Amino acid sequence: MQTPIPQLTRDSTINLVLDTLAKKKQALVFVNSKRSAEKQAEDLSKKTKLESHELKVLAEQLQSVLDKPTHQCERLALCVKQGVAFHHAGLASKQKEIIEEQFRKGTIKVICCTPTLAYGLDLPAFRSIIRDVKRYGHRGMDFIPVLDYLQMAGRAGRPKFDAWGEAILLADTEPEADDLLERYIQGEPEEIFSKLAVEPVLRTYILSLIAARFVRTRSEIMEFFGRTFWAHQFEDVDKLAAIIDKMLRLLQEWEFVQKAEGEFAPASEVSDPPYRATFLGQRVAELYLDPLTAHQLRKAMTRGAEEKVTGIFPWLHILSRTLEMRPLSGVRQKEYELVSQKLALAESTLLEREPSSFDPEYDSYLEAVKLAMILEEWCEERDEEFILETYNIRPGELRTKLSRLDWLLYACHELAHILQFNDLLKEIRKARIRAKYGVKEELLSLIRLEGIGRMRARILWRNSIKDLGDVKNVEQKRLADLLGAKLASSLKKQVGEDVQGDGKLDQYALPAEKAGKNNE
DNA sequence: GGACGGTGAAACTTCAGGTTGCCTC
DNA sequence: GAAGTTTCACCGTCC
Repeated sequence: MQTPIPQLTRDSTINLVLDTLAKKKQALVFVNSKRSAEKQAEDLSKKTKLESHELKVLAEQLQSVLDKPTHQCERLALCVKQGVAFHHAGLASKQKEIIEEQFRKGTIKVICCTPTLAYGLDLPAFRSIIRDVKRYGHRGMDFIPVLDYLQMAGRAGRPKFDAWGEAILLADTEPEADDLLERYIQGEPEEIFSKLAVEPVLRTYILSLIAARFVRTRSEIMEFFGRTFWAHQFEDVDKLAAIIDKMLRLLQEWEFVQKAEGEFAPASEVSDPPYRATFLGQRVAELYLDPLTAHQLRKAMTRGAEEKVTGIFPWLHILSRTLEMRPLSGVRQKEYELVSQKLALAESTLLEREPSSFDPEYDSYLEAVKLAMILEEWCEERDEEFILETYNIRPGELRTKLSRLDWLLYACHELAHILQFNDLLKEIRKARIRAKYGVKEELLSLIRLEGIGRMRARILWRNSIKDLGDVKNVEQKRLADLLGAKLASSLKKQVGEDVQGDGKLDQYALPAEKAGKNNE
């Protein structure tokens, strides 16, 4: 390094950032956990002395993106007032958006982040400071791959503004510095391995290839995969064939794929009969659902219909058990009691039996109970702060899970339709709306109105306006007192038109206008 | 003497990320 | 495995 960095504090990350600011430049600081990102941002914000009116306004904007700010929002606002932000998957997406935009504009000078910002996002800075090179993995702390380092280092230097950029790796000691130099700067990036070999991916691909009639026979399937990067790496053709055969067997067993045999198959194809997707398999492929998930859901629905399961929790649990919901957040020590209690209470209604506590699956089963609890809390109108405090699930993480839940519920609905579980259809639709808006069942009617979310629906309900009829009958002035004149007039218009239409609304249809309403 | 507050060592807890599907009368 | 947080013992100060 040409000029030494002034050692203004004992924290070398802070020193580097302060030096960057003195140069009128921006910095990204990469750390290995969400908690660290927040802490580092907070420590930095105490030193930057950047407060301005612009930042104050920005901080207020960031703090109020949710119905009710969580302490995460407040913490972010405090940092941003000093020109520093933290950025990780736990932020509300609106907050991430604003931070990225304001960093590009130069209002925010420093972002402390987890590797989120290294991938996909085009957010360069003069300095890319890589504080942590170790990350928690399967075997405790491990060095991050060279590829990850390169991604982070690659954020340094803004092509339009800077002639160069600086990527800085932090080491505490000389030997460590030597090690990092060798490992990352002189080191070769890891080889890239095909992800196709992962069973869920393979299952999904084979089914969609057959459903799209891109391939028909086993030999065509083999030929297709033989040309992939995966096969190129795999080399062992026999083993490859064995894996594909196993997948084909499963897809048949689950009735997503059929072998055309006997009279349907031309003589030439007797030894290599064509496969075709069943109607069900076709739909599973269209939904991009992992066939295993579709199979799990089918089993669960069969059971749910037989046992006349009621309530939303068993469904939330079975959906939390799918691969699509992974990774699950672990059950923390202090949550263990709470989750176990819930499991004991709900066990008899759950659609998948509790494994023995010695079973390796037990942990993930319990984690699914935890996720189902969180989703249920949301559907019971608990706010983000409660969920963050109780389960350590941040708003951004909650949103991700909710959006997957919505997709899975939709998929469930489609499967139930095809498999003629007609009694379930209405329940699934209700669950989908409840999850989407985070409301109890009693608000389903009000939530349909444009301009009405969970907060306003609850206000109406508390004031004895409990369904569309009530909205129609109540005086407009009263509505205006509760929700403002503009919305009151809109509501009156909505119920007026609707009620005139056919006299009764389909209570569980999703209002089209509200589809894009959530401020994600 | 006791309440309070500051300090630091020890014990304890937790740990990155994200794409698919519908639909707008 | 290590950072960050919580707990707790210890000590000094003030009333």
